[in-house]
Amino acid sequence: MRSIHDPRYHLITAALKEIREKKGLTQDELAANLGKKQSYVSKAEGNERRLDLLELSEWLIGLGITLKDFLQNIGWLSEELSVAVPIKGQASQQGKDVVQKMLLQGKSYDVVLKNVALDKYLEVEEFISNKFLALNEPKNKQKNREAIFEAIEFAVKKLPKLNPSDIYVHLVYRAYIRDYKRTRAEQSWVRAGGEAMEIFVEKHYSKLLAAEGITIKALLSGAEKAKALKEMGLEGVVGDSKLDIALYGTHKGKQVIFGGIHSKASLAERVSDDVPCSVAMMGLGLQSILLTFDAKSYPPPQGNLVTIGEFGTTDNPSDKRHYIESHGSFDVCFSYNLHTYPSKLPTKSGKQIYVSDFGPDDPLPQFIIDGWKAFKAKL
Amino acid sequence: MRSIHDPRYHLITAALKEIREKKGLTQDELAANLGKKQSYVSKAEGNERRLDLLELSEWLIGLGITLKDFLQNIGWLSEELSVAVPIKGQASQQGKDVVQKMLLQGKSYDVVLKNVALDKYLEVEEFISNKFLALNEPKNKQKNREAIFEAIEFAVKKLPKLNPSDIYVHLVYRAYIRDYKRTRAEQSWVRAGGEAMEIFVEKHYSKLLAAEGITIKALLSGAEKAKALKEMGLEGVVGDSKLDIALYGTHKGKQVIFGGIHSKASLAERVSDDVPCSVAMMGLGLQSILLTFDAKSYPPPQGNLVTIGEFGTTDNPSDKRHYIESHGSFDVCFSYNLHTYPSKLPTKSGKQIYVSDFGPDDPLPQFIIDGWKAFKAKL
DNA sequence: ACGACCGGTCG
DNA sequence: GCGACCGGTCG
Repeated sequence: MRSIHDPRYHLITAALKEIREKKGLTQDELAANLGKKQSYVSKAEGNERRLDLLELSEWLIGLGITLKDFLQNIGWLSEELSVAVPIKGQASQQGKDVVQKMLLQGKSYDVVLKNVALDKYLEVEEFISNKFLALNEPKNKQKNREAIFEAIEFAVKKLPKLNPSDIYVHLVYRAYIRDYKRTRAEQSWVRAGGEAMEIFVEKHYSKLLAAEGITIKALLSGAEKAKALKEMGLEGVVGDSKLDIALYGTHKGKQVIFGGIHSKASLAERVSDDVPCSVAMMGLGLQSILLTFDAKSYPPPQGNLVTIGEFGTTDNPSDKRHYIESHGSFDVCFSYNLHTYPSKLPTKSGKQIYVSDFGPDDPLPQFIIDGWKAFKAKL
Repeated sequence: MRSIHDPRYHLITAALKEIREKKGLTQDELAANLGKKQSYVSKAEGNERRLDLLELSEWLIGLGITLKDFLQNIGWLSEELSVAVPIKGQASQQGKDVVQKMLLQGKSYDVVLKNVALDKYLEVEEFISNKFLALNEPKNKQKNREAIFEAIEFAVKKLPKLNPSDIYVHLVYRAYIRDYKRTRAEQSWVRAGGEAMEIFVEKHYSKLLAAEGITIKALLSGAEKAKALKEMGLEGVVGDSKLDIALYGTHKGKQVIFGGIHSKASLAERVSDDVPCSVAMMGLGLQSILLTFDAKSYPPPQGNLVTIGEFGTTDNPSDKRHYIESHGSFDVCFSYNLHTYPSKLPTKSGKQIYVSDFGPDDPLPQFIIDGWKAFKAKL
């Protein structure tokens, strides 16, 4: 059988025609781009004339699309991403949960997203994907961290029962890897994802805390961090260690810093970055909170993509658990990963790990409010 | 002009023929794979018959090679690596230096490697590339960190005048990104590159130090780290902070730990990881050394790939310089980046940054030897 | 401008 | 099983 009659070949020409029409080009205009007659375009699109690779390549230049993108679009070139990414439109309801198919090196893996309705999930998937695809537009003006923040915010709002860590890792991070193309998505994620988390924490709690006279402020710039450290009396004391989010109360009409939040998507060894600053803060009677998505999931073939986190269990604790429960390097840790095991009381240090989502039972705001009350009493 | 007469089209068919011959297939055998007659293969390879895209796709299946690999081979699908990687065979001598062309997103950038002879450079390039390509073999048994260590060792030996930081970044790291394919090269590099550095430090200095009764030992496992921390009396004192390389002296026939080396390819914020452990070590009279390649080079479009490092200048110091010169968080810092500015004496803390290569003038071994002598005197 | 952000890896 | 390794990013 000649290719020209092969339905698979027709997929190619149909795709070419679709792209041309989407770009608003007539056959005449495209032919002019290619330095050919209109009949060449017409015959090729109508499968009266075969295109070889060279002609296809030139055709695509005429259409302003790369060979790679075209081949990927028609599914001839497998995505070579080796980070697991969600396959759009490949989610299904299973009982109360949604099962999302993730693609990793040509293989598909199921990730179970608990307590999610499929229609809401698809709405979130669409919203997030559009946000991230929009970042690729040359005329895009939005900051990456803003787009990621909005993705998290939307997902948390629409899927309040879903594990926040799963939102961060599977819905937002993996979609970013899949859809963001302007620079190296993973390194861009490192840069922007962490800050988006800080912005989310600020925005999510600001209203509730404002009612108690408390201001929560993400410290995004070095200058802001330095200012907050100075206000705490920690300028130069902890090297130039850092604080991610500052907490202010209102006392005699003035804003007084009374604590802060160390925010980490995942801990790894990096949690020790924050320890000196945290210990110094606690030494000055300032509230020092560790907030984390405890976002660790091991990809296949080692793991199964479940966001198991890094704290281990209370019976078999990891080193990171010891930072809270044994060494008491922070006043408290809030993990927004429902797989994290909360502390079994009492702990050696008296400090504990809470596990929460961003719903009405979230103990973080009250912890901050209590902290401010205690701080104010001593002023 | 019909494609069949286009020299660019001939490149395609020539590549197809070359692959067939490399695979040891005859025209007959390939034709059988394709379910065609031998004349089909013969005519297509001889440019008497055009191959369209679908035919090409099937042809490649018959050859057992993916479309993606084929397009990459003929250079139609640019490697989508957006880390700058050296283009093999694209180095040239310019005076005393070698200029290496680096590919980044389809554009070429020159990197100047000072005090290098082209023939030696090409020998190193070949050696390193072969090492890393060998890691891709299914039957490969060598650990990644071992291959990287050998790459560093070979390059340091053959190119003793070249900036060690350039060796690490431009010769080894970028070749790894280019050649290592089994897993995500960058994350694999993170895992294996850092440990390779530790192994190199151990191997490079062990002989010289052994002559003084000093043992230098890379602590590669958690158990080894924990053991060394315990020997120093720092078990549980610094959280579970870490030390990368331990230094032992011989006293009354026993091995006594008297210090250690914190090893970091680049510092970023991560240098603060090591500060608590370092400060605790110094408090116990143990020698605490920071050793770094100060390996930071900003890629285009922001930077120019020069390994400028992160210490800033003595007049315009970065925060990281303060860790040494102001806070004295380490006894000393040795930077193996010739672009690093050494400390201007005296420093506020009395501690200083040395800049060195791994040649005969390297001050590190003597610093360690002096440290052991001082420690032994107090035993 | 130059800083801190984080996760796949593989031992 | 589960830890620490590091560099492109982008504000």
